Amino acid sequence: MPKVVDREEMQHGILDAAMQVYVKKGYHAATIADVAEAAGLGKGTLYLYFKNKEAIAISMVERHFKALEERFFGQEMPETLEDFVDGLSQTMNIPDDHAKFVRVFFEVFGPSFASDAFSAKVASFFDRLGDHYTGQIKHLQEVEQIRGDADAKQLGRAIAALTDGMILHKGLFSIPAKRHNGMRNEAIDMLVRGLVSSPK
Amino acid sequence: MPKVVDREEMQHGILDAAMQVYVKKGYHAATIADVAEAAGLGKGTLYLYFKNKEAIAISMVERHFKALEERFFGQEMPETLEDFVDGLSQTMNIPDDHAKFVRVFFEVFGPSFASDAFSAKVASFFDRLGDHYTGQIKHLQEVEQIRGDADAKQLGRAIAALTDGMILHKGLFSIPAKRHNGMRNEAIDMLVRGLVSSPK
DNA sequence: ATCGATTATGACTGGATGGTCAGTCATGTA
DNA sequence: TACATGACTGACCATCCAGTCATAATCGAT
Repeated sequence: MPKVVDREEMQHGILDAAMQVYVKKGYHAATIADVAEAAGLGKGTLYLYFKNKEAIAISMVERHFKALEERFFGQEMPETLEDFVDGLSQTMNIPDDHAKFVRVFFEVFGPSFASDAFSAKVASFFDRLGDHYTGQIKHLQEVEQIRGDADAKQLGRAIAALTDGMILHKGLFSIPAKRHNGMRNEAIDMLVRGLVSSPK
Repeated sequence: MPKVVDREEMQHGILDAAMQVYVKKGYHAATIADVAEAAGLGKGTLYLYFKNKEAIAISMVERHFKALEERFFGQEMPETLEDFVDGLSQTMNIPDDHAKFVRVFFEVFGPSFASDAFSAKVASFFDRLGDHYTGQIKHLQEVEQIRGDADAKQLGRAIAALTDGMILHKGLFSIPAKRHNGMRNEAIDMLVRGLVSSPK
């Protein structure tokens, strides 16, 4: 019987290579030849594993969001405010390779590329992120760790936006770790006070 | 003497047309011919007003950031917490055309396009936004409108990130106005509580 | 060894597009 | 009316690149 390869592994390897190339040159500027070279493969070979250039980008984003999914939603329900804060802090503190990807992601998410379906998928991710925080907040309200008069739904979304803003700033402007930590601590401190303080 | 035109006005018109085209098709996908058609000009004419395709995008972003500059930094120093909140609220509530531009901007800000100089310029804008809030916070601390133990520098940056997150979510996911208002109010309410509450 | 199915390859092609430029047009002056 | 000058144009060109395909290498079963 013939030669046999692990398709999935091959695809992973290609995505890894593509990632490197895209971070450096950008998705639109990078050519298939660039990616093939980085992957140590012939140009034609890529087409055995991906239908076309677009499919590479889509798979890449999907893989990335799967990782984010685990990072963001994998956490268990916080029982205390402190747990909640830890989770937030961890979420905001994205690893460098994720940070590097931010710019590439946005390039791909631009109107030149993103189909409606793709956009909807991404939007839904952030919706779910909001829901995630909403769930946590509701729970914390139930166990009386935070004030009960907050609109959990909206607050969850606002926290998602805050988290996002922090992550994006880090990714887009390669803010030094030290400064980013400072921002993060101050943001979280402010948030915590906002969550516990009694009504005005 | 020959026909005479107002170069600046012409450039503005071209940028307006380009904006429309880019919002719809994206910068990378749009062709010079598209922009020329939208501007009601011949392809060659564009090159009388802009050196090349890149120059159009750069001018466009510069014009946009000039407008942002006024929107963001034009506000006067808040004397009360309420003034501060009003300013913030106004800043977060970007007009629709600015929101539409967000995606285009990010496409252009991707590694395919953005030179180091361009990136630095954008990064500096957001630095200044942080400084802007820092200045306001320091002032509010002086007039004892908010608690004095916050690290104004980091808090300013955090608020810039929060503001950004809210704006980006609105721009990227075309969040309905109603929901966005809800998020905004809740975010600001949380922020205010965080700014006044006594230390833990 | 041999063979055949699968996997790998890179020269090639068709299409697209940024940019040019030789020629035309429009305007105001003499 | 003739002329001078800048504004405008779009056919054309050179380049680039995604995707194809004829050919070759590779492996495993016999």
